[in-house]
Amino acid sequence: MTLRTLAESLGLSPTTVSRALNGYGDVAPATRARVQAAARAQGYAPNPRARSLATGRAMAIGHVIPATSRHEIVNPVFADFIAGASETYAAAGYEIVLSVMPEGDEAEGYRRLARSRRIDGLLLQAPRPDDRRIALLAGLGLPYVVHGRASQEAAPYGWLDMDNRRAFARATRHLTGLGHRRIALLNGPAGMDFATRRAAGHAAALDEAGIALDPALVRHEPMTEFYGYTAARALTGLAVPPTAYLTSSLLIAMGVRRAIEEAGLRLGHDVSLVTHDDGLSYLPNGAPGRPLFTATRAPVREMGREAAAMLLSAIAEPRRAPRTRLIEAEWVEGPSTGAAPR
Amino acid sequence: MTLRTLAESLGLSPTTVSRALNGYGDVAPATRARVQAAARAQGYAPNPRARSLATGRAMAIGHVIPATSRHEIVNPVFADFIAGASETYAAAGYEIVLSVMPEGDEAEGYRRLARSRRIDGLLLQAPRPDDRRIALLAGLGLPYVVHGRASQEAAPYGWLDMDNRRAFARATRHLTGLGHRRIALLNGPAGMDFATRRAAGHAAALDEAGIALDPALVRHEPMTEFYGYTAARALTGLAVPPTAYLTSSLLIAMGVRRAIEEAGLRLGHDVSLVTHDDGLSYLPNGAPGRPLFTATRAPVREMGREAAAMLLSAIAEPRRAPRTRLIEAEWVEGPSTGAAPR
DNA sequence: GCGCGCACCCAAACCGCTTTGGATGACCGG
DNA sequence: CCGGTCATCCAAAGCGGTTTGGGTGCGCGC
Repeated sequence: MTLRTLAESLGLSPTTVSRALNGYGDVAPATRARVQAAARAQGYAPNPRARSLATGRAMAIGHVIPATSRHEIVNPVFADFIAGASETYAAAGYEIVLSVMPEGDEAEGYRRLARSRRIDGLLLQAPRPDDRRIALLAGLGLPYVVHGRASQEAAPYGWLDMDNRRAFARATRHLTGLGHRRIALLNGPAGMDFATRRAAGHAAALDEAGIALDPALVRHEPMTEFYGYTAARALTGLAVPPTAYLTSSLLIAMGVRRAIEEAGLRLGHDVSLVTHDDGLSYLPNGAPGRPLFTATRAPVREMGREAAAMLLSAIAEPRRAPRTRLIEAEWVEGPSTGAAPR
Repeated sequence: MTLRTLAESLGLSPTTVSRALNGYGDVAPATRARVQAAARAQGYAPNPRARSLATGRAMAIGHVIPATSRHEIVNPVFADFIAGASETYAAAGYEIVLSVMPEGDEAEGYRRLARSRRIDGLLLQAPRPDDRRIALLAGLGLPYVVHGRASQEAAPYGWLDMDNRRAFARATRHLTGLGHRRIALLNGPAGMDFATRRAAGHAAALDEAGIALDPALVRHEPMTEFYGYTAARALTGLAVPPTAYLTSSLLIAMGVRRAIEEAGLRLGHDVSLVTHDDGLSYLPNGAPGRPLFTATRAPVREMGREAAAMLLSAIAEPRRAPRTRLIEAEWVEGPSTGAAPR
């Protein structure tokens, strides 16, 4: 079933059928109706490959899975972010193409991706502070939006990020306000931009409160429950253990809670905990209206929707200055925080 | 940079350049070398849209994200499965196209997907026992492989699944062997095929041991930590509480452990727990060699690799009978199980 | 009655690649 | 010297759409 066969069955030219289907004005209403009816009846759908060869638009967005070596951790945020983004794409008729970027020659990989014309735009995730992909992409002429930021990148580029620094400063301030002075930070991997910003927010708020930062209380690691558990266990054993914890993910927080309770301490009384919550669908912070942890919250899925919309508009207006969007984290008061013990 | 311009710059015809680049035999070795060098030097990459229009192969595989209404849970297994699959695809030069399937007219959605010729094959996930998508796809002429099975589908189709029934029977048998007679099953959503099979395995092993199944001890819900916690808490409050738990995911298990410990009981002594572990990269069962829970384990990422390979071979040999592959879960002995208290 | 504008429709070129079916010479055996 | 074989190369016809640049016929104003 091609445009040509459809046209023949109607006694029309392919041109007219194409124009009828694509909403051009120079087709008689009656003809258009007839064409649409026939298309539906015969189950005609234009071949997107042919169409995009002709139009030059691929109607697809690339999402890059960063070079996952065989045993590396897949970003758990990925699924919900994509689910959100795809809502936006689907509404606009775009598909998602996932590209796995091989480890070594990233630059060449992105260059190939851009040349291939398989996609109209690119969404980058999990940037590092000195991420070189951004400068690279800027020169490639392929619209893109970054989920997160690369702090050391000076040139303007489009991004959507949560205000990590402010969220963690606020969380820290909340804890110092409750009288806590030894506040541990169990952060994500050191190389990630978001982790850097969270650490900065934490440090700034401590400084504000006149508290010296104890490097022994700050950890950077991939965010698993086990990490939270082992770190909290080790910290609990210190001569002067922390009275409060700040964690970069719910999984870490769950591990901390386990260690705390195992040590016979009560969360929210003996020890306080504030976590960041990405709002992942399969990892809720308790139940709606009944949170388990006091948390800063910025739903990743919604950010996916937003980032996708930004990208689509960047594709529609290529010469606009790149937009940026800073999301404020929501504050969720839960039962895991309380006045510092004395 | 098109094939034509490259050919002109070399004083050759597009035909010859194409054949040189694609490894045909009727090109002089010297010519081929010259063409390859020029292609590299000028950064030529064939336009995949044009290529696939000409060849009829899209060099892309479709993965369908099941109709996520706005707040539904995104399958957490998704990310690791795709990461595994994409390793296989990338090695064979295939891309992944994600399609979000709208809720209502699934049939029409799959039909459109097949007609669109945007993909060469389809990978289906999370089937239900009576999943109608399979019969639908069988008639569509698009190669596909199912991750999981649809128990009520009689016609042959390609699938790769873990032996859910056997794994849960084994886990249950392990517990009855330890003297447990009240074994709760905290399963995934009732509508899922895997959950049905797990429940069947559990029931069969109980029957074997001459234990009557108590329906009050079996729950089906989306697999979150909170579900594990609330369910275990409720069960612990029963007049005759269960002495052992079987859970369908690590998140549920973590919730159960919390409830257990909160009740002042010790896991592995007062109460036993066996969980299934999908081997998700960001949700490890403890550390390597140091598991937290006794578990049945079947790494989803590896299954993604396998399923992708099966699909590629189904695409390569369309008239072969569909292959199936049943994965045996590994048994991991952890500290969460022990003899039943008496 | 004529020229013009308008509403419709279409032929043909094109997007960038693959593939079929030769064409062209060089070389070789008889 | 000639037909046949072999190694190379290429023109042209698709693949299935979109788009440019006209046609054609009709109604209308003057």
